[in-house]
Amino acid sequence: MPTITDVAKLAGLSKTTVSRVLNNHPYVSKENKVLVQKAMEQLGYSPNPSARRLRGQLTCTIGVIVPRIVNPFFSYLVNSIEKVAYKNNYQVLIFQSDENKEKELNFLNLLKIKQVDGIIMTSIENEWDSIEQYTKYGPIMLCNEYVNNAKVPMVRLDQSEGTYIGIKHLIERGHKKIGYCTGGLFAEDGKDKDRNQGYQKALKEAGIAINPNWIFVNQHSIEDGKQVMNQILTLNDRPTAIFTGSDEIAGGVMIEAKKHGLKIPDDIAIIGFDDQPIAELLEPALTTIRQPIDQMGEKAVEGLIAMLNNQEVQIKKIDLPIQLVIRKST
Amino acid sequence: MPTITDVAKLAGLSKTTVSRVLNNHPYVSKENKVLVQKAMEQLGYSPNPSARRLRGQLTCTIGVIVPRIVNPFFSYLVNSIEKVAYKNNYQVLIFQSDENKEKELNFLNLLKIKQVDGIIMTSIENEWDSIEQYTKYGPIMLCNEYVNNAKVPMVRLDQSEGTYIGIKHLIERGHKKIGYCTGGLFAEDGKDKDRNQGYQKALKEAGIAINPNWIFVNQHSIEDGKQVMNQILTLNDRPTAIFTGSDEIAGGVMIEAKKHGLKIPDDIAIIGFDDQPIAELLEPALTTIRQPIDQMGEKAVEGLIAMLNNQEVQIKKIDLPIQLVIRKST
DNA sequence: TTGTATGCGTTATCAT
DNA sequence: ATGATAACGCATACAA
Repeated sequence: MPTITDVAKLAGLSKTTVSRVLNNHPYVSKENKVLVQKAMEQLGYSPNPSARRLRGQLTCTIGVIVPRIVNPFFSYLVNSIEKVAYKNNYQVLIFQSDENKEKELNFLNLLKIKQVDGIIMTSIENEWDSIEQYTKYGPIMLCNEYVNNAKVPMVRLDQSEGTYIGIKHLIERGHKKIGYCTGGLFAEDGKDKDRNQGYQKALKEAGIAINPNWIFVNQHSIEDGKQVMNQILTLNDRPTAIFTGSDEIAGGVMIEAKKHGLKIPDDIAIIGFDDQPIAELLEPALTTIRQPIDQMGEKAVEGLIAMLNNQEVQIKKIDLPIQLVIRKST
Repeated sequence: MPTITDVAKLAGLSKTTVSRVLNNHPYVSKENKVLVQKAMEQLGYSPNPSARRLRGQLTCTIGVIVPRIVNPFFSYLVNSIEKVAYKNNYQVLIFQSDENKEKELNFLNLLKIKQVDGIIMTSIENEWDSIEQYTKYGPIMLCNEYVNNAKVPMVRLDQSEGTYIGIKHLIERGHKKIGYCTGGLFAEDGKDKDRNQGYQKALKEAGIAINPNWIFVNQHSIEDGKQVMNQILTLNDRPTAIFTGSDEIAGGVMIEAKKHGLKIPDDIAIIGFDDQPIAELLEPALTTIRQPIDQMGEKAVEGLIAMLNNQEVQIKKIDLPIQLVIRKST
């Protein structure tokens, strides 16, 4: 591997000049600049990232924290992040928080150790107060997650709107008894609060009261979905439609509903969230809410790189549009 | 961030001694060792990976090359790799080759630049000859992929056996006309050749001849699966069962078959590969072949770390068992 | 506009 | 058994 010294020798100049060219510094004569560039090309030189890192410079590496990569939503997100990063000559370090606070903090710490230039957080486990301190070591970009009092850029989907149009769609189909699954606790604040708001808003507009029996908290997986359906079956007064919050949960609900002879959407309408590949495969095909994941990943990387380049960070919140995909389950 | 110098000062010893403790060198008195360890703990010290890297040492980072992270098979694989790596204090750099030869070579190059300690390749795009040269810069572990003449360790699933038991299962169900999808070209050599062998072996044992009209090459996605089904529908002499090679393809086949009023498994039996979550969600639930993905990722990381630690590399091939999951589609 | 010298944190060499 | 010192490749303060 050629080093900066080799380039300098070949160009007949000093390391400093080469370094200047490398970093687009002013005060390099055009002739020398060309000379250096030629030498670099000839040698197939590329700067050693470790040395740069040690010197306190860029690492050309960004870290991405996801809860679980096996969740298709996040693997699609990582996919687009990796692709955009690659285009910009960045590497992607991947971290699974496993919804574990300590792990998350460990990963954030890499910013401090200068192992990564910046971090994209696609989920947040700790309180923002614990996380904030790390922003002084490098830029943090929130992607998909959303913290009101956070002073960092965030790209996110309008979860509230997504839920709203989903519920509204059910209402338009004539449903008045609408069940609702959330990944959180259906609290004012906390996980999925935006979605909760969308749900409440749609119901309120239609003059429908919330039935607490039809709220299912802490739901995530296919297995959870099955249990939701079983819970519904025990109810005397059952919802005629259910907003599941994820295609996986929807799949679980559907499988169990069919097992007990319920017709979809006649006996119970089901709406998912994410528009994952399975949505189309389910029987009946799942009505769901599509999120522009690729675009979100793209914006996140571009935003982070912008922060890395500009000293002046502009704290921008980007809301991406969300879309209802109507299939056969509603 | 405390450095080795800080630790040395606190312990009242030299940097060298601290470094010795850090790297488990001999010739350090027990008392001093304890002293150093205490100092490290007190300071919350952890060695700077960039400096180590620059010095030509370990980076505590392994690279994983996958074709596409959105393919559930690979996201599950990455999941298990990341988990085991984390346990062993390794970071995971993720690369998507996108089935692109040049990208793959770019990633391999990181081994040369000492950006990663080792690389796990879960797919191979280039000829082995092009890849082999990189092994001199650091260990490469083949995971899921398989190259006969490669002198590197590999962990893989017995694809041939998996296909064999799948086809045999169809034969036992009374099928004699069995279609077959492959991700490659159904050639003697090349992609999916092991699976092809399993197919041929099972057929041969049952005294069934191969019908070239029922071989579908270059199949990968849900969309491909739909097309396969449509192609089958144009045939006068149709297969009564189809081995799809992936649950996604199976899903596509199924969706299209149902659309045309075919009953599964009566009109056509379908068998998948991977046992992805969708397998259970499909209607009817998909008979498929389960691969011990987690175990494979685990072995790959452990193998790589072993290579990193021992100077002497033992070139081991590990074949993991594979399993038939019978559901309702056959 | 260009070059010299220094230091980032670590480990290896050589001495003691 | 321990320590001083050089070197890894790079970017910057300072000098010219």
